[in-house]
Amino acid sequence: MAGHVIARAEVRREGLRWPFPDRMAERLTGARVERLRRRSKYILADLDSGETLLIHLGMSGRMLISGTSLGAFHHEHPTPQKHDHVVLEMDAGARITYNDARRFGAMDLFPTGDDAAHPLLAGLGPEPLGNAFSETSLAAALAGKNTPIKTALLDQHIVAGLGNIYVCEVLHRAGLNPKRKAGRISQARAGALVPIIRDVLSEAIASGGSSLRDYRQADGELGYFQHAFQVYDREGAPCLREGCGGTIRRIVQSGRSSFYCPKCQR
DNA sequence: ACACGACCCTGTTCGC
DNA sequence: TGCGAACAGGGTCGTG
Repeated sequence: MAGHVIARAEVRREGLRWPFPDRMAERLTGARVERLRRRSKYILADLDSGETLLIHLGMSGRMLISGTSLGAFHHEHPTPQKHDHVVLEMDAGARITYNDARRFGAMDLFPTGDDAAHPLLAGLGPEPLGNAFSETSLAAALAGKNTPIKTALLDQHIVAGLGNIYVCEVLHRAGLNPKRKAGRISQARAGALVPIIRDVLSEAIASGGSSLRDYRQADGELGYFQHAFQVYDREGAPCLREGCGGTIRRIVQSGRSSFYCPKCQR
């Protein structure tokens, strides 16, 4: 997309989680994508029209690229699928298809440069791979919190971009019980989370993400970080920590599954 | 200010 | 085989 013009935008329903902005297709048509960015789990495309396109994939959303030399769809487009909601035809022939069965995703347009004023972006915590995320900043954000550390790390206002899988993996690597109150973790242990979070995310990115069911990268390739899971989706299986011998448990916290080893995570 | 549950929606898997 | 319940990668909103 970067550097290319959206030759045609097809918007096939009124919205996803929320209604699309007024005249979205018209506002996208003819615009050149000057830069593609990411903030937390939001994809941001700065357009030469003075607007920024914000995209969130929710749980089941995906954007597939076709009509380029990338992946399996060499020089051709796949047949349209159910739940293809937005299609962007780029000037060089690529097609970007946004598909989202559950429609928990979102798209919006807002004036470029006003990131901090957008309700979905304001108040987000630091990027875990950026300089603003540090041992002192995380320890400060967790201090005094009465919520479980699992819930705190999923909260995008504390650190931006961790999802359920990666929080489970991080807490196992850190030897922290997901039920432990965030405010009752020592400075040292809170600080130790920082390099672990960076490592888990970096490793997952290098592996192309986690393909649990049907997740694919934009070129259609499967991720393979799921083969590196230590706890996620391993209920009843042995803990893989050297010499631990515990059994992975599944509990529900804030409506989400937490997988952990009760023996080595305290 | 904070913490919790309900809710948004569709598809897949699991137990009976 | 059929059917309902449970569950899924996320996040907001209202309530207490």
